[in-house]
Amino acid sequence: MDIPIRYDFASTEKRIYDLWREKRCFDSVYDPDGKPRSEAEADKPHFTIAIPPPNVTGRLHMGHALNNTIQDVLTRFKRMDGYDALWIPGMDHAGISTQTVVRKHLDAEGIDYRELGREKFIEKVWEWKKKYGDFILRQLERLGSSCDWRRICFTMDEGPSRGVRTVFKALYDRGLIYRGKRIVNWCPVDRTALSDDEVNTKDGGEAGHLWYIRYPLVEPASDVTHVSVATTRPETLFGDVAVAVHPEDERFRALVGKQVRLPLQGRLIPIIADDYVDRDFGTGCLKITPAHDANDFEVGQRHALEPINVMNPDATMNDVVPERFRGLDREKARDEAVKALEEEGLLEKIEDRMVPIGRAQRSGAAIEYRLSDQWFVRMKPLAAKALEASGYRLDIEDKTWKKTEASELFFHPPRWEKIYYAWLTNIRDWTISRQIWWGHRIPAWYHKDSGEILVDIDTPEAVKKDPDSWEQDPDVLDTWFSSWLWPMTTLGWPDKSPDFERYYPTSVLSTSKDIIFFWVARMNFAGLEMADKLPYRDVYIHPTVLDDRGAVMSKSKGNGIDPLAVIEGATLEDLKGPIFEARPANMKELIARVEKLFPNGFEAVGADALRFTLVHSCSEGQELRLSLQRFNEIGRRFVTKLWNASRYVLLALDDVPGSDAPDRDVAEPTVEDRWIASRTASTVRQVRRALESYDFAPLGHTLYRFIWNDYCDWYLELTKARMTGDDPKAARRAAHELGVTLAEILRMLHPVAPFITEELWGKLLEAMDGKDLWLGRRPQSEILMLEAAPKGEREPDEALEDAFASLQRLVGGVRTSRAHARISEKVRLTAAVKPLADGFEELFEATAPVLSRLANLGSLTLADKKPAGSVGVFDPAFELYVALGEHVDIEAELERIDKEMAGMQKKLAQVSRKLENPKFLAGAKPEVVAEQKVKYQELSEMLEKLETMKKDYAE
RNA sequence: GGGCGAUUAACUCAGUGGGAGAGUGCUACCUUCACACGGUAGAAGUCGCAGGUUCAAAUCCUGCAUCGCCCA
Repeated sequence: MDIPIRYDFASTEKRIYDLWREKRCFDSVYDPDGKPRSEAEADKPHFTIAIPPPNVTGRLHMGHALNNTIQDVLTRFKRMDGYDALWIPGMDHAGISTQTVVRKHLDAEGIDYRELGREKFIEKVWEWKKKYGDFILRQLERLGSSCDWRRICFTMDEGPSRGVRTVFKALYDRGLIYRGKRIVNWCPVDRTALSDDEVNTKDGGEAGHLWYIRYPLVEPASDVTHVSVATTRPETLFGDVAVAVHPEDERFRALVGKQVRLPLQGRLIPIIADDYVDRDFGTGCLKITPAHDANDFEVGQRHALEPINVMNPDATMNDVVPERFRGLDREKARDEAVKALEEEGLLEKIEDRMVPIGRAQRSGAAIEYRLSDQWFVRMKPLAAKALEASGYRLDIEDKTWKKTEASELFFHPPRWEKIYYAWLTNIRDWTISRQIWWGHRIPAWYHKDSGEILVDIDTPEAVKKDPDSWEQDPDVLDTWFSSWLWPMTTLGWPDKSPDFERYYPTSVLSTSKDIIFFWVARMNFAGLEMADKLPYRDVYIHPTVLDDRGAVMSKSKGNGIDPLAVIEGATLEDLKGPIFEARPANMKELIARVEKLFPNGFEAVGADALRFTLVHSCSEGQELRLSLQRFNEIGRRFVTKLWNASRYVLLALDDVPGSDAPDRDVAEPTVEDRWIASRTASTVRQVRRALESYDFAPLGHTLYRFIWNDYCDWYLELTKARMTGDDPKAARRAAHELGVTLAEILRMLHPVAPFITEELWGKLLEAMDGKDLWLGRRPQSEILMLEAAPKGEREPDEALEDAFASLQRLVGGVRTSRAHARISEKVRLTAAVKPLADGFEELFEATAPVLSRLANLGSLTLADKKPAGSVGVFDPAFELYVALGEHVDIEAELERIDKEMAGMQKKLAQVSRKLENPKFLAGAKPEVVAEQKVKYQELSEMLEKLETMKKDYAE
């Protein structure tokens, strides 16, 4: 067998991915026309995942790598486990984000996108989409994603676009979509409305001020000449329509109904009473600015006060304000207004204060509240359906939702359901119109004269007949208005497609906690409303990827790790790139760190190492800390170990007598053969359990331990004697067991590390076939990806595993004694064993030769008592005597024994305390009491033996 | 203000009621024939703090502290 000493993942991964593609391994059983590729497979249950579509804004980051690895692990496992597995790939047009990125790009070229015009601009965005979409596809392929590429989908494709219009029309007809003049969150940078979920407020607020402003009474009384209003936003006073006080506030009761003169502008406004006012805030008098504050808007409506908008869409002051302030940015206008108030003696005082400031998630700009015509989705009825699907029922008496029945939806980990529930029960209507160009145009047409509104899936006949009188809404829909249909539109909905009939609802959604509201909840709404079914049963929420210091990885911090840098390697310059781009405050420090840690850049580790590291680190917590080193420490080491061990097995198989040998029989399995078979069976069960419960870190740990510790450290070593010995039957038995165990390893590991396992699979089949070593256990498939997963139907032999552990301790005992005496591993020693545990002698006799080899012993025999000149190792199952002769350092040995005895005495004391406690004997489970008694026995015996040995030395 | 999570060895993290674990790092020895991206052995922890429940608490409950995230 020709097998390189180093695994060349770069070329292997490419070749293997092409092989899979060529053999159509990614395709689901049913093609999009609804025909199964074979009758034999037609009855397979389906397992379907719709990929959370990455934004075409940019390339995939480590969070995507994690999420897609998880989806691929699940998909590959289910495919191997007999399911018709379908993982649908796709991308999201990401309205505002993409428009912003492209706009900035044009800005840099000196092109004003508004001058370019809508159509030309959209063309530019499509160019961008092509470029980055292709980049993302390449990244997904490099990860090893087993997506069904025939079904690749983009949210702006014709099908999904028709889906968007279909839902819009349906919800409009059902009264669940309406248009209205409301206060919305307004991003002055992108000049569009935003939904509440796209606005973030920093915990504790941001540093600001509270200005106290005097509003003079039109008819001053002798004791009262003005009211004082406290505000964080003095520049909006031009839009004030009233001053409000609390109706029960004695201080101001007499003033209600009177008028004040609006500072800087002179307009007269009334003092009104409204219980929205918080008496303890500021002065207890509140300026009411309905066009610039959502709460004020409601107050204004209650008092029939017409809102006055004082700003342009870019948050500069409009012509409503006095000339001095017109055209000023709101920040400048604020400074100017404060200055002017001061000049007029109307500014009472200024207090420093932390102010809650909403910021647009995308642009980071402080949100303005703007009164405008927008489209909304009425969310309460939709949320009610989702709550019901989760087993909640509305309690008529106290009007709260209570969980009374089993849910049809399962979050993993389950705690996320609470977050989901909290959002559903505090839901507000969803602003879906966006004043941008990139996205799905709202399918509503307005009559220019009558104002009549027509909503339809396609251009209405009336509009076609008389196009000059009609105008389509210029706005587009929120990106999530198409994403919420994703599990449906990817399967061909709104058509009654074969895909939709077969694969909807999908099986699992794997996503990040950040979009439980944005996306998960809304997909549930759309699924229930339009298809009467939740779009999936399980929702897996993966941890958030953080850098090694615990900060969220982000472009603006320059602390992200590029998955491709891990897979394909990166130069020092590559690694510095993102930091220079971000220019964070601690840039120098970060650069110095990278230079110190990676003076020669980062050496590529390949996709399998990336994937294995991610899975191995993906525990149930909310966070997953990563550093470049982690990929070396975990993934790269593991992949290399697997390669080397497999390489050894494959090369060793070459030397085994084949089926054409004169004596082609096979010896019976030995103790160690039965042991590794049992360990394999245990591992298969643990692996399946971990996958079924979305416990990815335990999955990684189980595989790591089994492959590294059981298979490589012990089993390979244990079989070497037979493999190099002169008994062909024994060699063929060992070779068989090595091969079938490796095959099981490859099957179990394949979903996590698909490339290297596929590569080794081909070589293993060749080697085992060549020597006719499968003995009836030959795999079914030449391609590992299509092989059946281990089912876990074989029972582990726990008694054997326990007994075998005592043999491992025996070998360890020799090695430790040797190390204590500072005797080189090359020196062959003599040892003897006195069996204690039941069945140990038998086990020992069967394995003594292989154990001798592991411990490098010239002789390992049975003995009744400790021979002179030997050190004793005491174990519940045996006594071991290692002959060390003059090598024993008696002083050191006595010291060591004392230390060991001290530890044992401490434990013995703990056990005694329990056994002497009548409450323990009465209260604890019988098996626990028995266990403690055994422990007591063992400890006291070993202490006695150590004491005796000490005396021996003393003599 | 409400909620969620974290706090265990130098670092990163497992461990949900009965003898404190892994990987990395560290120390010593070893280029023996799959692997120095390795092997063998070893040192290393009042399990954040304070109460409580229990025969028994890293594990369950309460409070506090620190850090992170979400919602208002």
